[in-house]
Amino acid sequence: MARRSDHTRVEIKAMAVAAGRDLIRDVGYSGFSARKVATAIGYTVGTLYNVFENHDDIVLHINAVTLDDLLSFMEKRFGGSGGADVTQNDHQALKALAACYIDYARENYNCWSALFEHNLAPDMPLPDWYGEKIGALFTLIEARLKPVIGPDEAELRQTARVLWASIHGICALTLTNKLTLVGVETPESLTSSLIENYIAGLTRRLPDT
Amino acid sequence: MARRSDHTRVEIKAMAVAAGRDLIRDVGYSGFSARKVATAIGYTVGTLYNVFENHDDIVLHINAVTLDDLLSFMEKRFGGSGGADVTQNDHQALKALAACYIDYARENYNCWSALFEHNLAPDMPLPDWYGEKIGALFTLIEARLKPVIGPDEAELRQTARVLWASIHGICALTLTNKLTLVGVETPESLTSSLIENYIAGLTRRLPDT
DNA sequence: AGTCATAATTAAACAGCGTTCAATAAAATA
DNA sequence: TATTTTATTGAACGCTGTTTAATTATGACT
Repeated sequence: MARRSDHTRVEIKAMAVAAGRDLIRDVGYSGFSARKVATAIGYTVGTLYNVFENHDDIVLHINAVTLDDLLSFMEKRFGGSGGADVTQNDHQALKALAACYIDYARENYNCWSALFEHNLAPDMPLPDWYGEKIGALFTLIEARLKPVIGPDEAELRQTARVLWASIHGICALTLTNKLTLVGVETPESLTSSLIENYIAGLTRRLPDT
Repeated sequence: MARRSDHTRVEIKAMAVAAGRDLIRDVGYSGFSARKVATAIGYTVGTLYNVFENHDDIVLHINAVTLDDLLSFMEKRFGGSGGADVTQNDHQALKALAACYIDYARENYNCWSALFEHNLAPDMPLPDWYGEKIGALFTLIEARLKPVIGPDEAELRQTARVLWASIHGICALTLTNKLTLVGVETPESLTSSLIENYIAGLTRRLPDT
């Protein structure tokens, strides 16, 4: 039955990644399996292992597409030099950025959470091409942070990472119900408090704008 | 071979939880299985399913012990009214609290990360007794936060959650290499920046102490 | 066109997983 | 002692990731 030229290697890879992402979107990461992906694209699991290294490799490529999707989701709102709403002040702009991330996580919960449910073995470092996709997201954050805290590269780097990891922590623990929240607390209100005060602390020696 | 009175139900539960935690500590959550736990305590998997509801139930009870362990780890350093070092100022006290959490995560990486690698189905809420263990941790944070931001209950609640989720986010993304860090950035330096500035923002209308 | 090497694809196998269940053996009750 | 109750087991089911020998289609070479 071998149909060697039905699809090229890269076509199969692309089909598998697309089908795998659909699968995760529908049934979550825990319901994901290589066999289901293979069936979905009309091949068997052996073909998948001919094209991908292993299970981790498949998930990594699927998650990479999610990272791309997240980046374009955020660029759609914040891509221009001004951003979503140039009339708003710095705090509001950053809050909107956080809200955007939270929106994406909610609207694409299964794909977003697969980003973090999947972990390589601690000694296996993330491949460079994957790290670069994360870096691209941070570049967006840093661009938005620059008007607030100035052009210092090292400070931009660090601030973007502190802020974003914090926003992510709030988002992750909130959406997985691990923060024992009451009604009034939402990820948006918590990130608002974070940004309001963290940025105030950062700019405390500057005059209010 | 049934040995009905070798151990009581609760004894088996305790043995399974202890053995399961050892197992996770040694091989990580991904290497954990009910069969291995059963073998470790000299029973078969069927007995485990007689005593626990299902796989989630077992892991939840193991993670609960980890939460207890984490709480006592932090109480050992911060249990008293004063805390680790009463001579230090507020910022340093909170930084020490964050560093304590990071220490625990590093020293008990597999058990700590099982806390977050395991997730119930999104519609299944965490059991109350589990939420209460998380709540006990927040009570500790709130007690440490009270001298810094005052006694307002709602503000304490919210601030503790913002701060802790943020610290956790930094810790989690750092230890899983998802922050594309360079050498100078450590979870400690990132949480320092977070606390320094977030608390400065919170207390910006109060005189410096 | 016919042969041959190459590479794609498959089916089957392996060991392990969570989960269930009938059969068994031991304890508790009568 | 006879009977009921219950703890425990082993085997089964369908699933998983992964590997491998066998098959088959293709491209190249004569």
